[in-house]
Amino acid sequence: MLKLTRKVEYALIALQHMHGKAPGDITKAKEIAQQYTIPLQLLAKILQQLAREKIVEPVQGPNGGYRAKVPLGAISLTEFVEILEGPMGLVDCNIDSDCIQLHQCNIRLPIQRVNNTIKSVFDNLTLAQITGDEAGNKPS
Amino acid sequence: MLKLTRKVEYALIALQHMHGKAPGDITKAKEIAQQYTIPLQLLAKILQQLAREKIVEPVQGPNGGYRAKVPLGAISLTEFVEILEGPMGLVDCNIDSDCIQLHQCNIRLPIQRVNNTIKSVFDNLTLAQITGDEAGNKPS
DNA sequence: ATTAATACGACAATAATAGTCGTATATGTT
DNA sequence: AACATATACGACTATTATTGTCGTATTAAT
Repeated sequence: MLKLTRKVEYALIALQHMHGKAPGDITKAKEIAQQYTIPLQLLAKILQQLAREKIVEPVQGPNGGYRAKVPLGAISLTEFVEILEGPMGLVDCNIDSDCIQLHQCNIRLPIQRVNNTIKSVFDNLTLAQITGDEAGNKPS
Repeated sequence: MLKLTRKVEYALIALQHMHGKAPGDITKAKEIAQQYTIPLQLLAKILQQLAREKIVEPVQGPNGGYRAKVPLGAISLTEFVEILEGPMGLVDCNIDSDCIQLHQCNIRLPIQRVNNTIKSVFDNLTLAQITGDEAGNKPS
């Protein structure tokens, strides 16, 4: 419960890896898949999705791969998660709101408040803070 | 993703309902199930679990049901969720930590920090703030 | 006795997540 | 031109987590 999906994890690992290189450098999906033991096909599809979203730039053909494109400080964790997984919410009625209960529901508003708190944590976190190398990101 | 389970939702609805009554009053599972359109058997099992955890007191036989027991201000959302769903963490290595990656993982510590932030939101929220009737919990 | 409630293990159904396969397309190298 | 190696992507399968059901036992008021 309340877990990140592997899709998001893999995407973060990939971005972190790519941004560890010199700007403009190309990274192959295979390289990441091997280094972090991620199924290649799955990772490939994730990178393709990031490419469609212009977060990464694809380069085809041999010597191809992906190039970091958007500065990670420009993407919030909320945006990122929602790009990969769709709208985020602790509860369905935070998203679509066709629920049998709704009018008789006695926890809707309080949960909505909790949801907003969580969401603002994610809103205020940039990917740079997760994949970047600021304080705290040292080996234990 | 990042959703509460129905189990948790149903449990919160039930507690909120029970705590809306006079102290000592008994509530039947059936009553809650009907009012909020929750499958009776499922709700029953959840209430039984809350009874085992001493959050609620069971009363058997006809005219039986459950009686609110623990003051809701005394239970954090973290405790509650973990009672119902087991340990909570954005990522498995926040919980058990047998992961093929681990040593080579490049996002472990940063994710752990995010996890701690979320967790502290839940730690600092009591059920009273969710099921109780303080500010904000009015019909929209 | 009967009835209406909880207790609970085992099972079944559904849905979400994770992963695979096949095939097409692009492009550098020979 | 042929080949090798990369991305692109839809369709499929497998696995796991969640949600819900069933059957049966127990308790206790009437």
